[in-house]
Amino acid sequence: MKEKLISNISQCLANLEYPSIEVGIQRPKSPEHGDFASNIALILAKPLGKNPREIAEAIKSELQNSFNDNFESIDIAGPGFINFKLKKSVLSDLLLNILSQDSNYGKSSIGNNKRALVEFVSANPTGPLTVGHGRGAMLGDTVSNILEWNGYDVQREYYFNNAGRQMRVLGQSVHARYLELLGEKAELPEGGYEGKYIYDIAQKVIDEHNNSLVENSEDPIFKNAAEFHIFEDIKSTLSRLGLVFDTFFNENTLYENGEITNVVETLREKKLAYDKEGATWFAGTTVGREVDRVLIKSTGEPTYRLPDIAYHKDKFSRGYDLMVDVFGADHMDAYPDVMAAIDNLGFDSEKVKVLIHQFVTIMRDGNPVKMSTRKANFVTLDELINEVGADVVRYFFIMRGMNSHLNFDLDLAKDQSDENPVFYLQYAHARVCNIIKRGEAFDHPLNPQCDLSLLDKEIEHQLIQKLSELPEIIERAHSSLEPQTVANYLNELAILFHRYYAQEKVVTDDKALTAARLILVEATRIVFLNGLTIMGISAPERM
RNA sequence: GCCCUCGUAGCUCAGCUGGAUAGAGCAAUUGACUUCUAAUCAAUAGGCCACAGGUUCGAAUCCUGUCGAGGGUACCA
Repeated sequence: MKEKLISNISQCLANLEYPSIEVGIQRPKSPEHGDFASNIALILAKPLGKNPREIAEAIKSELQNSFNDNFESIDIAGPGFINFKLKKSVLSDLLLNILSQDSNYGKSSIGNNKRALVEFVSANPTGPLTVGHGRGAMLGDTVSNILEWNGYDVQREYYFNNAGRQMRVLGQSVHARYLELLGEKAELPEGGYEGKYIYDIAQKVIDEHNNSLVENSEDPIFKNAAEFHIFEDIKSTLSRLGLVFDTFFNENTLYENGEITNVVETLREKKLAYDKEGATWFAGTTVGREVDRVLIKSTGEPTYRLPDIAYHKDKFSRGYDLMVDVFGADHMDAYPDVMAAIDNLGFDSEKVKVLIHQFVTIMRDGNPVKMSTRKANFVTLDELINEVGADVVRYFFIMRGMNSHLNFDLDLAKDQSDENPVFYLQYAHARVCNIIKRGEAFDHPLNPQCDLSLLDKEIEHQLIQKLSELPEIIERAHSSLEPQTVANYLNELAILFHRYYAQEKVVTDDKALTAARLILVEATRIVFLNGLTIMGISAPERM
């Protein structure tokens, strides 16, 4: 609808021999301003050197000459806004369109089957997922859904590293608990993992190997057992949230296939890497970065930047058209070097979109909880799901913009879970379903042939108008990659629907009116269901 | 010190890439269940959009500076 209006106006501009500029259309906040509004006359005022209202008049009469069928009215208001009110018949067509597209309503083909890779969570297997990881997880999954709704072929990938110091300490921690459980004296290594789950893993090692490993503190069995069980745990948490990864990418692959050395050599050839003080450096300053950074430490061990570059190169070699990385704010400093390197290796870093979300502050008893996996004073995602349920967890993390520092009040989330805004949406959906059932029970089957012009209440007009917005919302969510757009939209729709429910009764003795209203309700059901599906939240038919 | 992200109602946050009178939810006050489920609705109250300048027809939104919060600034990830 919006596109149609834009093309109509562009046509008029051409007819009037005005300069062709991008036509902006808004949905006015106030219903008094019609269904759509354009500021086009205000923008043209300067280049044309004319009064904006004069221009608006000219456009208005041109529109009425050529496209009058679509409009109930065209008004000029304020400094020169043009307000459009759509004909009832146009609105009816919108409803029928929703019904015929059903579970596809809102999809766009903008992605054109292009391949997208979304990388997120990517927590190393050193402990259970925390509430802190939850935000990235939900953000990544919902962004993936949004891309799919926009016609992308999406792959969800989890990147991890099971080598290095952290994992070694983890193995040693398991060994220490192993000894302890066997009654031996043992202490956690310096900086060891204190979580209770380490005991669980140690117990599993005992179950399998008895006390045969007492002497051998560096036996890889400890590290491997830890990695295996922790990954199982992580996957089970993710699946409770409805999240399934297509691929797990082990950083080690990049060493095995030689890409790490390959990248360094290529960078050297391009004079972007050099040796100094026993280490290998990335010459960031020659490509506009602030300082040069170390790629390989003097110990011979690479820093995270190097595998990250190789990893992105690997992504490019797999032929994706769009790559989305989801990081926490602590990685803020990591990616610009990586992007600079990627560009200079001959790839187009524009294809990589980095989404940075701010941290979640957990509030317990009114105080912020400092989280550390190693110290084990975290709140796990699993615990949170137990307390409030997967739907609430999902919604909580995507209802806010990723740039806002999210305050998660645990006590509030637990105690007041009944008042969580997600129930507001789900309840609206359940109501919708119930009305349709009610209609069927009283012999009012859905009939798209009915007389939709009977939907003449102001609130019905607003509702239809809102329903027609879904495709725009989904496209906007795609261009901004901001899931909360969808959450906010559904919330607005729920407000309108609940108001409608309170004002007007749908199923009555008036056959014709009931039929028309049922079509409106059915369209509402479709939009709620599709919106909740994008967010990965269940849409119960009863509550 | 420097670099990011932010500062909007008492609290938690929206605000559609610059539009018309800044919006929700909690919390407060007051009404509405013989009803298509009250997990809801209606109403009242609550604001110098941190502060000061600038850009223009028009700024919560863009630019500069100040103050405040969080994060980063390692041969840690």
